[in-house]
Amino acid sequence: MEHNELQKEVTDKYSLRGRVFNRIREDILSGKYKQNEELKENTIGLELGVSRTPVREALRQLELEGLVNIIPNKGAYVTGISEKDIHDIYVIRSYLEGLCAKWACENIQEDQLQQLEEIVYLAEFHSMKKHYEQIVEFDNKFHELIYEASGSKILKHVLSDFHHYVQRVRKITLSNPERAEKSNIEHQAILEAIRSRDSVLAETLAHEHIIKTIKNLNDKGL
Amino acid sequence: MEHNELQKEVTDKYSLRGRVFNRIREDILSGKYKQNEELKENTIGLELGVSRTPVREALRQLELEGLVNIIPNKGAYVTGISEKDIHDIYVIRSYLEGLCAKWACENIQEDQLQQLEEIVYLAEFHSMKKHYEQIVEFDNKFHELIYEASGSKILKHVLSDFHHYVQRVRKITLSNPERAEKSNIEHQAILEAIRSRDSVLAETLAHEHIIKTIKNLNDKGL
DNA sequence: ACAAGTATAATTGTATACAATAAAACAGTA
DNA sequence: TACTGTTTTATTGTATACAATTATACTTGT
Repeated sequence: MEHNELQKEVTDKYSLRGRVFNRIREDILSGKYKQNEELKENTIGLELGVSRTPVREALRQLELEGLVNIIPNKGAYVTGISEKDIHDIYVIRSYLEGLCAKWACENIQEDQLQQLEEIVYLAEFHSMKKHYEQIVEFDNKFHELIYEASGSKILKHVLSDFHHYVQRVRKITLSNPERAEKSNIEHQAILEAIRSRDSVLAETLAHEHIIKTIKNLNDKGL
Repeated sequence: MEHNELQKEVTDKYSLRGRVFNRIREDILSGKYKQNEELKENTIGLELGVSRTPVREALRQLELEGLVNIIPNKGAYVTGISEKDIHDIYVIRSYLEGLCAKWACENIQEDQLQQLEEIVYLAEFHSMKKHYEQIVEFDNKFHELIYEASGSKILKHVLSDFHHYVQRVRKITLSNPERAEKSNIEHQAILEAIRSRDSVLAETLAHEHIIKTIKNLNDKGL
């Protein structure tokens, strides 16, 4: 699938630097590294069996992602994500996903519509079967495909970033069977709105889709 | 002023890496490096009298900023900004600046309000005197301060990024005397809305402020 | 025992060396 | 000439060495 290049875009998967980057990010997001923990280049390098160089580069990139805070000549410290940050991201996303759906109405291609349909269909299947891994995966695909269909490199970029950022939380959300089911119904509705090029409706639905996700998060005390 | 740390946040100003980073970014944004131009680590290093290491790190960071595209084992290429990208950024900002103003209503501190007032007042002065450098500077300060006042690290981060990104274009916009004047009047109105904690009005005004900027850009054929 | 100052160690910043990969130049063949 | 395979060169990727800076440990004097 074309849009999977988005994953790669973040950073090269096969270079040492890329692997270190993804690893450290995963470890921060999964909570292995705690807030304010110092990330020493040497230690991480030894742990992963690489030299300091790729570790350094990875840390510098993570700084730009906002996951670590680098104090010159001192070190790299885990910034972490507060609950408020997560909430903020969802609110921001609620606006931007709306805009994205609107733009998608104007730019989406026929084959992309078909891909979306396929995704919704398969997601429905996995939702019934409670295949949680796949549910998250197809949720990813749905959103990333709409980012792509917006025809805006910039919007795609910023939304993808946020999407990754809250990956961890999304796994929790979608492990709620009712929410997964409802989410998919909402996807379907968004798809239909885009297909019929109803940009006002598409924007509203996409916006509300995220708002509902926030509500779901709040209910779970997140 | 407190909020000036935002500038620093991007990357360390005094390390070689930081200086190289800022330099290359400036050169891309100013158009010295053209679209798709290859940025060779050695060449740049020689030019700036530093080794490849800081150059590499700077390039990797610029990749995350979206200004260069790094193809593994090949090189770093200038991404540049298309006119569509600029337009997209302004549209995105129109939403997020609205949200930001809304949040600022709920979180702004008294001293921040006073700083804003000061900024608007001085901007008015420079606007009359046609001090274009300062006009841009105070426009920056106004927006960055509201980002800060939103109380959202995330929103501040993303808006600051965009703000930097379109720096070059903003200089053009604000060199139009009428626009600079109107812009400042709009700032004043936004400030008043925030002061009276009218979040609906603040959001609308901030949103429209950016929309008007877009219109001004379009009129100038950008 | 405590504080200040100094030496020591640990860590980051930068430069350089070497390895791996990709691009270019070149030669030979049809 | 056009094409293909090989050699050479250029460039990036990674590791290591050294310099600069910061943190830690250890005196020494009171």
